[in-house]
Amino acid sequence: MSETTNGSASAARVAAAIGALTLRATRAGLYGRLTSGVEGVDATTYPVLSGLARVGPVTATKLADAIGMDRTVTTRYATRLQEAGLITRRPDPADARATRLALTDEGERAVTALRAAMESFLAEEMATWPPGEAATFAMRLERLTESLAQGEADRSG
Amino acid sequence: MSETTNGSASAARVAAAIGALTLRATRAGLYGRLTSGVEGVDATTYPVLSGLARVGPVTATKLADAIGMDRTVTTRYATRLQEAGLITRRPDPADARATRLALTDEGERAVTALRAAMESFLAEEMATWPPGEAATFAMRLERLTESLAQGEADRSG
DNA sequence: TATTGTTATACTCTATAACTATA
DNA sequence: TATAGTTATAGAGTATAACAATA
Repeated sequence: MSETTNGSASAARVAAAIGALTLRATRAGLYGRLTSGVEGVDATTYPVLSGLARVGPVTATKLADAIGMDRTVTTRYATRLQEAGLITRRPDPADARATRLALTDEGERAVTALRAAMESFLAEEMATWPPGEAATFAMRLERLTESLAQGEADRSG
Repeated sequence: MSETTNGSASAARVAAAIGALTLRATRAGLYGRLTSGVEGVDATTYPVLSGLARVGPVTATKLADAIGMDRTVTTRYATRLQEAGLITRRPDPADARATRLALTDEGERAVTALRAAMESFLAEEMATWPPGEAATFAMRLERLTESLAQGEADRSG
C-alpha cells in the first residue's frame, strides 16, 4: 500500500499536528508572544477582542455564541478589555435589557496590529509554497476545523 | 490583485482557523468527546498518555520535555493515569533518582483506541480529497505547527 | 552543586448557580 | 415566564517554590 494514496497515514500525521497545536504550551506561547505588550489582552481575552472585530458591535450573548464561549466568561473578559480602554459598553436602543459591545479606536488599532503580526508570520511561511497551494490549504483547514467543532455542536444541540 | 495568488488572504483564513481550533470550547469538545468513557483520561491527561506511547518508556522529565509540558504537571497527571491502571512507574536501572514511566497493556489498548477514533474521523474527511492532497496537507500542517511552536522555544531558550 | 521526582502553595481559569432588570 | 447582563461561589488547572534523594 503506497503512502501517498493511503489516507490513514496522513490522518495520523494531521492528528499529531492538531495535538501539538492545541497543547497548552504551544497555545500559551503563540498567543502570549503575540499579545505581550498590549494592556488587557492575553490568550484568554483575545478571542473576545478578535470576535468583536469580526462580527461588529453586538450584544454580549450574541458575541458569546459567535466565538463559542460562555456568556459569563465573555462578559467578564469584556470588562477587562473595557478597563483597558479597548471596548465600550452602550445600551442597546432596541432592547433595554441588552448592552452593545463595540471596539474603541484603540481597540481597533490593537486588533489590527495583533492580526497583522499573526498573519505576517503565516504569510512568510506560506510565501515559499507553490502558487495556489496556500488557498487550497486554507480551505482544507477551514473545513476540517468546522467539522471538528461541528461534531461538538451536534452533541450539545 | 488576485485572491489565489495573494498569500495574505490565505494567511488570514489560516489564522482564523487556528484561532477556532485552539479555542477552549473546540478543544474541550474534541478531546472530551474522544476520551469520554476511558477512566483517568481527559483532555489534560491525554497528552501524557499519547506522548508516552509515542516516545516509549522514559523518565518523567524527558517525557515532559517531549510533550512540552511542565515536569510537575506531568508527574501529577502520570499519577492519575497510574491510578487508572494505564501506566506504571518503575525505578530507572541507570539512575536511582529517576523513574521510568511505561504504558500497561490496558494503557496500550486505550491509546490505540483513542488514536483510532481520532484518525478515522480525519481519514473520513480526507478520503474525499483529490489523490495526494492529504499527504501534502499533512506535511504543510506539520511544518506550520513546528514553526509556530519553534518560535516559542527560541524565545525561552 | 546540580538534577530527578514529588509535593505544597498560591493564583488563574472555568462552570454553575443566583440575582436584577426588562421583555 | 423567559431573557440579557452580571456577579458569587466553588471547582479544576497551572506555575512557582520547596523538599528529599541521588548524581
